[in-house]
Amino acid sequence: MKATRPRARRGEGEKLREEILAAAASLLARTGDEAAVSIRAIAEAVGVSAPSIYRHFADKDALMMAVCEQVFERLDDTLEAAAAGIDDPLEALQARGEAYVRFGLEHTESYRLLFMVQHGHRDGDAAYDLGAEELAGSRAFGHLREAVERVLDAAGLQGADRPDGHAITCAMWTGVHGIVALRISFPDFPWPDVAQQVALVCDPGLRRHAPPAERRDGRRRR
Amino acid sequence: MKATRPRARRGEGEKLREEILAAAASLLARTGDEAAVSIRAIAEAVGVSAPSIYRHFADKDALMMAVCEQVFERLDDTLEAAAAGIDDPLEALQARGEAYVRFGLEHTESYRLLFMVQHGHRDGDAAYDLGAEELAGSRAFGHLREAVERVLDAAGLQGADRPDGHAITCAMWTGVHGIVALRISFPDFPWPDVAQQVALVCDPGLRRHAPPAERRDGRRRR
DNA sequence: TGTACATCAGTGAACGCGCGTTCACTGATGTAC
DNA sequence: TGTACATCAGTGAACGCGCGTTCACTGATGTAC
Repeated sequence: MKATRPRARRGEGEKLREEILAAAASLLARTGDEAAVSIRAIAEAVGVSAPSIYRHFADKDALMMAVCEQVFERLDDTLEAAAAGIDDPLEALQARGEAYVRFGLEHTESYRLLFMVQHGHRDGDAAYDLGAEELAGSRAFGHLREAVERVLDAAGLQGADRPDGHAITCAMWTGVHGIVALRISFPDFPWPDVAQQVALVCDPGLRRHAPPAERRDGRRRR
Repeated sequence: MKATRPRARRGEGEKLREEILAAAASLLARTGDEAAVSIRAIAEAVGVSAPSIYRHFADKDALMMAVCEQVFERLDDTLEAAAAGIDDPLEALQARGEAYVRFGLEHTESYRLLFMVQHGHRDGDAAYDLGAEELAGSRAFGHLREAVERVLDAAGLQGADRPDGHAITCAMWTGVHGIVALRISFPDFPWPDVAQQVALVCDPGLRRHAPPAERRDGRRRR
């Protein structure tokens, strides 16, 4: 492999690590195919020889795991940005839901890598492992949970009336995931309008518990 | 490859085709890993040499496509059996939903193959292709749609009041898919009760349109 | 100010592997005459 | 009733490929004396 990339100065070896992660993400996006993201392909994209990768990542799984973490953080940032500045808790939750779906559809292959491959079944052979506890304890999941709790608070639900926040948070997640995941798997299927589908997921499951109120449509819908 | 399988008699060559499909399905279930289902592994499981596969399938994609079709039909059979004999349309729909989730969790790798890989993006390279039109026109989807329409009928919704059956059918599908798919990807996550999650998906989205009625719990719940 | 040296950031060549697939073949089985 | 022959169901060996990974190395860069 000819070096198309200038060698880093001493002490700046960590730069390559970032370049590798960026190249992996970009390959994922450009090719839309996880299989195309090989050590060799990444090395070539960076302009470096394949063995150089191993200076920064123990093996391929470690690399992919780092890519996952990066994508996951970007997802969280996106959702927080979408909800920022929206006072009404239910509207904020819906904004999160829509941003989630949009993120998935705009970063198909990253989303697939994050949420559509089996994580953590390291049965002997390898698997990049976005573990259950990392996930449940993640900032993104925590933010979603808080958003749900705020909706329950706003609805004045306390004590025995208050539904299980964790269960509702999970329902939200599986709801939007189903919308994204099937669209990714079957892009040509005659799907109905995204926004409408998201509203079905975010809305009634919670609205059911809230006092009947007029729909707040026509704002922040696209 | 030594032949551990007796050669079929003349005119009975089609038998091998069935054995290949069965072996592929069984490998998928036993290993829980799509990558383990290689032409060579299937051939060995059947007790036949690898090139023999090509007598019955044009290439690996054709084989996997046939496996998909087989799984899809079994899924449809399972859902129909689950709903059979239930008179109340909404209960029947819920029974379908629960059976769907159960099927997915019991046949993880088959389910993943069917619904969690990208179908029909044959961009040059290969892809076993459960196409959108096959899916939308499939018996399974048709059955689900009919079940939804029966619920709308029973609720007496006609004319402008009647919501879009296709959209609701899709919502049902994405709803249960989200539940199954995330559990498959993250088996160790602290998920809430399945039945409760399914009820959230099947119930309120439709119940919203129906006249308020007492919950019909306690039957056919597990 | 000069120089020996440790360290650091990489390289080039090669490894073994399992994969899908192709090719020319073999030998049993049924059929036509 | 016997036999030549076409057909059918397979086989064995080999192909080229790209993969992840390892190994011994190289040569620039900073540092200690």
